[in-house]
Amino acid sequence: MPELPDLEVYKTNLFNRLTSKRLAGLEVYNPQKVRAPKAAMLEGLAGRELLRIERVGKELLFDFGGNRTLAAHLMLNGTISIVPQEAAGSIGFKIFALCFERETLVFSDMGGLCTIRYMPVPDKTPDAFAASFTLEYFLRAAHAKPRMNIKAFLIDQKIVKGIGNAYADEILWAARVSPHSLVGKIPEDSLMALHRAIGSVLHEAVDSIQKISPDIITGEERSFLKVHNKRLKKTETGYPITVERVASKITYYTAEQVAYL
Amino acid sequence: MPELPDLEVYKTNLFNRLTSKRLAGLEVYNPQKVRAPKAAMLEGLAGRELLRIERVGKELLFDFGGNRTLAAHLMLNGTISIVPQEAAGSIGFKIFALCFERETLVFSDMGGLCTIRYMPVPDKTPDAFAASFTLEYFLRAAHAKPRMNIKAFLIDQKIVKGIGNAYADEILWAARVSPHSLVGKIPEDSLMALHRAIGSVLHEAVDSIQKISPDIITGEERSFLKVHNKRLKKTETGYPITVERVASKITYYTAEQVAYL
DNA sequence: GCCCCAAACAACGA
DNA sequence: CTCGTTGTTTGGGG
Repeated sequence: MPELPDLEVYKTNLFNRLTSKRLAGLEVYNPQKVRAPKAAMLEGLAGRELLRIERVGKELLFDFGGNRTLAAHLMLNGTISIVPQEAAGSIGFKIFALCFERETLVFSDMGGLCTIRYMPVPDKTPDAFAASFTLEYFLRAAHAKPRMNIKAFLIDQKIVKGIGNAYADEILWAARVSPHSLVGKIPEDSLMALHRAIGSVLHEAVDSIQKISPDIITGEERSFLKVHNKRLKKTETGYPITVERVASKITYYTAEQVAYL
Repeated sequence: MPELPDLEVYKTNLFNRLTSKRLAGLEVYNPQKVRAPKAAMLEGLAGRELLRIERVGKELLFDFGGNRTLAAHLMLNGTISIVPQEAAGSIGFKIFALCFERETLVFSDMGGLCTIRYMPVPDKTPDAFAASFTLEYFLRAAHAKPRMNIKAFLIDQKIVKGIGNAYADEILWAARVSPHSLVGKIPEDSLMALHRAIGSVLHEAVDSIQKISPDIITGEERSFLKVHNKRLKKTETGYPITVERVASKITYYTAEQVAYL
């Protein structure tokens, strides 16, 4: 559910609450979803302090130094909680917990899809906020996939990491490109507009979330979205919003967006 | 172009004209399409007599004994000719020739798609005329591909060998199954009707071709087809014939055929 | 709404 | 109208 901007805000909020805390222990509730043996993690992490939290795509990376990193992906419904030791029991559908001296960071998920990895191997596909996600990269990637649907392209985590279904719609609307468009048919200036929109839409979303839900560490804040928003009937520019499956995803768009086919 | 029934008739006609002839030599005109070194073929085949001709799927197999077999696939436009030695030069777009003492068997193809293989490795998928193509096999194969389009299924040479675009339409019409149907939605009795139609349509086609074009060794005889026939406006049962792309193939069918979707 | 895999499907060239 | 290969899409399960 959360996409890049939500996770970006979680990241700083979690770090503010957990910075420099030392790890006392950890719990694996769903070994299927935690892709590492508990013993190895304990061995590597116990007694170490949390140095940084990073976000890469839709994962949060908890860095304990010296390549000891835990990666958490919330998938559709994953939830993060910080609770006092004793309260951890009251949380249902737990997947994994990191027990710091005073508080416990719990990952839970009714759907049971949330995953935890230990010492994930980084890969080279750029995050939408990474310096390496340049216009040149984006144009080259587009050139390589001429007949891919543009929405599928934006959401493809092997092309850019971090964009999900909701923000893809926001970006397409901001660039006035129809979600039905084929990548290879989109003129260069619209591709440039899309690349710009990826940056601006996501950064503005981070600002909005910080303003509206300054302490958020789980769930999503989408009240401010301009098209992918079921409470809206029209965009701010007065166009009625169409809701329809495109590229097998629920998609919100308007007639303002030009289809390149 | 030719499908199983045409090839079945070529087989006996070619054999009647070439039986027991001894191979004097061979010519490779298009090495790209003849997937074996000329030297190896000459070495293996020269001086040997043609023992049998078989058909497997859409290939003709020329058997010279002791595993020395040549397989010819005509693809879309391949042509077979038997000409006197001296006349071979007058044939255009030649791919390959087998030179017997008195006459030469020439494979040619304007499109350049026709292929020749030497000592082909047999595989286990049954020919439509093979004893192993049982009802049980057919039902099991259907069960394994529940969401495949039925026309794509019938044409798939990894399921049954020998059925092409035209006869698929004839078979579907004979069984009164719409080409739009999904394999998994077709009731068992219609699957049985299809299996029966495969046998009856193809065997009757062999008879028709033998009657209409008794000496045929190349090209196709399709004047008798009951639906996949552009000279017809209606089937013999009086239904207008629709022509439309289905499963990305030109398809002839009527409203008599029920769609299981 | 997510990601992975497998199967189906479409496009192209030979 | 044929076959293979490659890339893209779709559907199911976790």
